[in-house]
Amino acid sequence: MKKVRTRYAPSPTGFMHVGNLRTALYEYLIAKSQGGDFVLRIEDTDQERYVEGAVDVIYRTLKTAGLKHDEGPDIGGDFGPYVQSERKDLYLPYAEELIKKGHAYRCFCTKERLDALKNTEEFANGGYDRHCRNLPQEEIDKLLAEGTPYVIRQKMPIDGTTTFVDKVFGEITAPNSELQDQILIKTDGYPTYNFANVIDDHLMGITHVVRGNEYLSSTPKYNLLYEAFGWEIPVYVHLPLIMGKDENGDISKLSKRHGSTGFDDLIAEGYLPQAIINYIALLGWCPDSNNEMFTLAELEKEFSVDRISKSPAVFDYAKLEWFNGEYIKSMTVEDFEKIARPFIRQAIGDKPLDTLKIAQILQQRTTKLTQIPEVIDFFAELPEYDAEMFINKKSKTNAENAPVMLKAAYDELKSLPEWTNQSIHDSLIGLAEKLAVKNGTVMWPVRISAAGKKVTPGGAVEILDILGREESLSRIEKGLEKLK
RNA sequence: GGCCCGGUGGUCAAGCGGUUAAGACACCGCCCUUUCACGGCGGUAACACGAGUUCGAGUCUCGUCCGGGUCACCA
Repeated sequence: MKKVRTRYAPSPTGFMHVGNLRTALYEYLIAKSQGGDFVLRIEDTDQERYVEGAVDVIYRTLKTAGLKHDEGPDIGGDFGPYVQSERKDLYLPYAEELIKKGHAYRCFCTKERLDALKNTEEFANGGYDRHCRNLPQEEIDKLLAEGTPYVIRQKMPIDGTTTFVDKVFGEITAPNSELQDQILIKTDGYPTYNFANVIDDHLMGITHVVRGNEYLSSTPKYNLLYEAFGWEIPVYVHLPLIMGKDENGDISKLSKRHGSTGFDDLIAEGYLPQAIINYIALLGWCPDSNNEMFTLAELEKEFSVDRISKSPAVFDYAKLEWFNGEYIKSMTVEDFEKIARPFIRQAIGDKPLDTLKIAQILQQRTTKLTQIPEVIDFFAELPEYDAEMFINKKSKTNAENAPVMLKAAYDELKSLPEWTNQSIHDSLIGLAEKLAVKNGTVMWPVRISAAGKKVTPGGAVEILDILGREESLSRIEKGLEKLK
């Protein structure tokens, strides 16, 4: 069997949408799951949409996501160049071959004529009126001699149907009357996407054309092109679209108004690349097993085209966040501290606090890195808080016992010979035992005075430990003041 | 509007003619507990509708409805 070759062919827009990334992922997985090659090709035939630095965004995203390509503009390969603008001169001869074979023709229609056409009824029904499709040869020669600009159009069959087979959607038949004489080569000499794509896929030996479902209805045009050339038709794999849900509950193709949709945006929001990959792998595909946690390497083993779903999937940030939390929890504290540090520092500035200890209390309860600063802001500065906070039913603290507990804890802590998590813990637990109250009754007032907020990562002991003796005692004193 | 595709809980989804219709996220409750979380246990919740085929239909066929995609010198 022929070696599987897939390609990711983005156009450099400077923005990597998660939908595109998911397409790239599946292309990568289809190749890798069958020992094939994954090729990167840049489709920049639209000169008007050129964006500086956009190609770097693609490289960087692929790299961060772990999708290593086997061939591409940056690493070369046997089928280069891998940038379409560098292949420009290669397309015209193919278009001319099509003209000779009677599958294409030159169209000299001006933009003005076409624009005017748009307002007619005919355009509404059938698009381009095929005005140049049957021009007499003399006229063509004359226009050519005059140097009239032209495009090359594909000559579509007028009637009949075209049938193709898609790996996930099955056999699809569409009437040829729907097909327009689409442009293959533009006035500027560049090929259109539809043409370049077919030529390059063929020349690069691509065996599986994997792309979003939005291309499903233009696939007959591709097929006709392959047939006109007499080339082997690749395996088509169309992917269900990723949708977004807005505040009204309306569903449409995932876009910015649904939240962050760019890979970079998601990363900036505090999501881990592995979590993103894991999550989007499951949007439109599911494994044989009930397992949900997958590393890229595991996906490469398990992925199979026949388990790709047909129906569109709504992107769910809540589930992504759950995955993120799972990945965070599975890290070593040291690794977590590394990625969390910038966010921790954002809250505590350069205060000499132990970021590893902070990371430790954060790790089990963090699902998104960006939520870190606000939950630990009290380390930097004790917030204003109300004495009411000392009262907590579950911990059995009230206006009477809170000051008593806090004072007792204060005295106990003040006399501690050493300030460690262990010693603080033992003294406070010991105190609760001595006073014959539940642990929470002692811990609650202590934690409130230390943090000034009801909800904190870590308990009283951890917070005191991180704060240090001096700051801790001073904060407890303030708490005692409040309770007077 | 034409054409194409899709339709299992709020979301992702398993299911391939016979199941008490899995599982995960979210949500709710209980337990654990030094708050919140984590963790453990439990719960609410779905085959769009209507015909047909069949002994039997979420699974097959058709129609309806709903949703999406596509109709560029963009990709």
